[in-house]
Amino acid sequence: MSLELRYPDGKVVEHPDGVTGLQVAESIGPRLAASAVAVRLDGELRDLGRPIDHGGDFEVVTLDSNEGLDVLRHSSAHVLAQAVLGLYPGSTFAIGPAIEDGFYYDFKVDQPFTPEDLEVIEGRMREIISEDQPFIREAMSRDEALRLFAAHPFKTEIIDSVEPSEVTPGEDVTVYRNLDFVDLCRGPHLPSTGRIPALRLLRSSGAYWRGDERREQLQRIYGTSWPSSKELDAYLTRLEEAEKRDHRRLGPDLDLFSFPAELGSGLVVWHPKGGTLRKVIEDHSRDLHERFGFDFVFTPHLAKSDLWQTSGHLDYYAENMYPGMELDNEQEYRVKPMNCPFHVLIYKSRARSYRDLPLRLSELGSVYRYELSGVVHGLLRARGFTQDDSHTFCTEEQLASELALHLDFCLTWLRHAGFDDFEAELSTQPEKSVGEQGRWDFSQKELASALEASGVPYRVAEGEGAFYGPKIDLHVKDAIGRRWQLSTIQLDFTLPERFDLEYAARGNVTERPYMIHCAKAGSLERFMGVLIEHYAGALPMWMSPVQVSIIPVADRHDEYAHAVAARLRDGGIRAEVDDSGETVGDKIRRAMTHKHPAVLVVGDDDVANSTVGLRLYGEDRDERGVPLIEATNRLVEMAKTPGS
RNA sequence: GCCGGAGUAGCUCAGUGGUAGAGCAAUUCACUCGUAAUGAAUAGGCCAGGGGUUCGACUCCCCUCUCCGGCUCCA
Repeated sequence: MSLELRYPDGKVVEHPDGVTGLQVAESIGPRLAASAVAVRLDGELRDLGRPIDHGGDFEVVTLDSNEGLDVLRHSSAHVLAQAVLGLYPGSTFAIGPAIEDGFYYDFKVDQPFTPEDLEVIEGRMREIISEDQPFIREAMSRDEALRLFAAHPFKTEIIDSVEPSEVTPGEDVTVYRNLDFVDLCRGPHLPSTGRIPALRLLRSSGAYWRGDERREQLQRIYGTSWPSSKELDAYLTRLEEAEKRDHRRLGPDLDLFSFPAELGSGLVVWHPKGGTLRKVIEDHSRDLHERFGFDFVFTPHLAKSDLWQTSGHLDYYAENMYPGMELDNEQEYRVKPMNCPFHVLIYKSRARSYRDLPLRLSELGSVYRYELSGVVHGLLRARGFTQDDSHTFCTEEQLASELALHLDFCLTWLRHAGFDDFEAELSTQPEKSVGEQGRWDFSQKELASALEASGVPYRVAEGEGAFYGPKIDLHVKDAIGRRWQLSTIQLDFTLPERFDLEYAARGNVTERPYMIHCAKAGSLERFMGVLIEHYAGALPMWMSPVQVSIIPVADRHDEYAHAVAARLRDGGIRAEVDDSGETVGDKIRRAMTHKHPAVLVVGDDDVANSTVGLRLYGEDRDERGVPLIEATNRLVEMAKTPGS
């Protein structure tokens, strides 16, 4: 008996029946066999050592691929569970999948793990790896599996949910054994534990069983494993790099903002430097809003509870709102978590006709949301923040062009901020939703065409829209490859109904407008947090709080230094003189650690010749004797706002 | 909110029941200097806050606040 395997290059090769994946890989090439972790046969991932029982499309999966890494990490998770169950008698285990860059396993143990525990567990894992225990696959019936895992309730809960196999009776589930350890698992796995080249446990934390906060909280251990110790080290270095650009560290270092404990969690104050950054961002936001045809409105920070009742926020969003303020003989007031109802009321302030539309209302609106204490995270998740919020009201005929305009606006905004790698997500109607079906269908079609026309790659998140409307989220990739969701364009079918918004269409027919929520930056705080991390604090010159710092060599040059600063300020440059009296080297160092984009050093020669010494951030050299006029012109050019 | 960890000078951190420490930053003085740290001196503390145990608490216990890592949440 023989079977035919078709390789990825199209070649068809005959192999004897019962040959293993590893043997096939060896026949293709020893290097391939060495890095092989599994094979794919007709789309199904299988263990290397498992005999091949039918012909078909065949591919060797290696550690170079994401699938290969998953196999490695999943096998690492088994070793983790094996170590923990061995070290902690009476403990039980739940699930342990591969995740991005690593793996985890959830356990129920008497005591939460300490960092010292993790060291011991990792040590035991290394022993298991050096013992090179083979992973052995075994198929069995549900009943057998239930008996095998009788002592492990989380496992039996999973087995209970498995449908009995009709194709291969008696083989409902598979388990993998290595030595005395056995885990319920679909596989595939590495041939043996010795094929885990590099591994590290990272941390432990609490995690709910099945992600449900009403259910038992388990102890999760996170780890990472890689094809080589070099790659493990590179990964750990990457984590350190990410830590270095953490905006919560850079913000105070660069004197941009702080979170005084006296204010409460998630409430930020902007210092002068951060205030300048924020002003620049706000100015640019207003400028672009104006250019894209938006009108400006201003609304208060609180409103009577009735408003939030009408808008539906008290029904659907109350747990994220600060509690009401009671006053004698007055209705309760609530601080706003969103700006929409206010803008809706501006729409409603008079009768509208189709001639008023589209009506684009925008506001840098500060909102307050009661985020759970455990989720507050610097500027990225605060309790008080300002949205560059807008609400556009338009007719059905205008929807397509409005969506195109909003998308263009968001992309322009993000490009100006220095992002050029975008990915969009189109979230469609969820199971539970409100609003006319016709509006859903029409809007989703128009959102998709707007995306198509923009050329931005996108994926459809089926059923992940809000209950009140579909949306587009724009994600950017930052300098170290992390994705951030920033802009959002969101249809709303519920607020126009709740507030009974209307306009007189041609022929004096009453129609309900379409409503588009849009935030280009999202929240300004979060946006600035992302910018700080993206640029690692070295902001582009146009947004840098200090654009040029001027360093007199000795204090007899102070006067000239201030004259240079005045000259630059005339050109619109934010310039600062460091006349602290320190040495030149020290002042240069300070300017660099504060990430000032440009430094001008002025000494005797410069005073005599009206020149400056120019040094730019990130460049290790300096340029001497640049005529002041030339330097000014160059700096003014470099500091120009994008799009200006 | 839940599980765990942490909070000592502006910052980074030592300090395991017996008088509170270092480096950087700050201030003062000297130095007047050409591209990433000149030197010396000085000052700086309710050891997050409150309660308890103890002859005695930064240290042990309880509560609160804040932060960190996750989970959950983000209509």
